[in-house]
Amino acid sequence: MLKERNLRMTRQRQVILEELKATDQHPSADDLYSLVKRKLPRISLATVYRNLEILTELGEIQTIALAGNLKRFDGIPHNHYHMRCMHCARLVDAPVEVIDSLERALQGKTEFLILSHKLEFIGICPACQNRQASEIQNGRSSE
Amino acid sequence: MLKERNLRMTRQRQVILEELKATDQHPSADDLYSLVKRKLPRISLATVYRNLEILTELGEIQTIALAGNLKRFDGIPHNHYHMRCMHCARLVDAPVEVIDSLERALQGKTEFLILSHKLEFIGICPACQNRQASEIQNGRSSE
DNA sequence: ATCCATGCAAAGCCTTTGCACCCGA
DNA sequence: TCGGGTGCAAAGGCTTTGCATGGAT
Repeated sequence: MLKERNLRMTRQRQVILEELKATDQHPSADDLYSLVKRKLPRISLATVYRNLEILTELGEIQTIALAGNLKRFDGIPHNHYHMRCMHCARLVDAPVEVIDSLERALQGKTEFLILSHKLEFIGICPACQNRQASEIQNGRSSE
Repeated sequence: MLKERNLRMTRQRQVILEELKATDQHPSADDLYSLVKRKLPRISLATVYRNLEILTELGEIQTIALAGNLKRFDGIPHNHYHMRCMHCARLVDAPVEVIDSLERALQGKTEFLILSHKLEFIGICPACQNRQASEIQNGRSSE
């Protein structure tokens, strides 16, 4: 897989991939930089970015660029859906299967050739729900 | 609507809103800056950004920040889906209704309180399909 | 008259790139 | 050895912010 493209498995590339596969936290490039730096203190952020791009091209990982500003990265390379907390921006996998029939709904209705789709649910995570609830209890209407 | 929030309807705000409502092209902030500048040559890009944010908060428009890098803006404030061309990044409205049942699929499966969802189809627009076809005809396998 | 909004420029944030050195195959 | 990969720093693209002035109500 690396060979075909004349790519090498460097220590940096390996650790980045391992860290990303080992978490379900969908870290940003900078988060990952911090994680990897614990094992490779001299790695640079540019290397993290370069490898995230290459690994995405190889299909080893997935780059997520939905509603948030920062890109997030996902060690699971196949399509799946996410849920994002509108308060704290936490991103987690959605516990539902991918619905291929969504793409069929467009058949015959568009000249576009549809190849895939991305679905993101927006809501409030458990922690932020609790925070809201206790704030209301304490008389603070919001904030 | 503006009054409640102590906001004023300036000429800039008005023209930005009009231009965005008048197009279905989902312009970026910079696209919109060019459009608006034809009517208000002295407007600044910062004003465009500030107003796009305010108009989004007011629910007059919609900010789209899915798979692409740049944000795009949409004069239609209610939820609807988009199709994005993976080659030229063109963004168009998808000719399907919003499927509320998608959110129900998560009921009982997550602690998240789901409030909305965003769905984006990825594919190849008619123009890029034609371009690809004629390139193959001309012997160029790609690019 | 008040104070929100603007224009301008500078700063910010995330990401990419140029370059010389390094190291995996 | 060879050419892809790295670290560093600088540049880049998009967006936000500080500040003095302008203008809507």
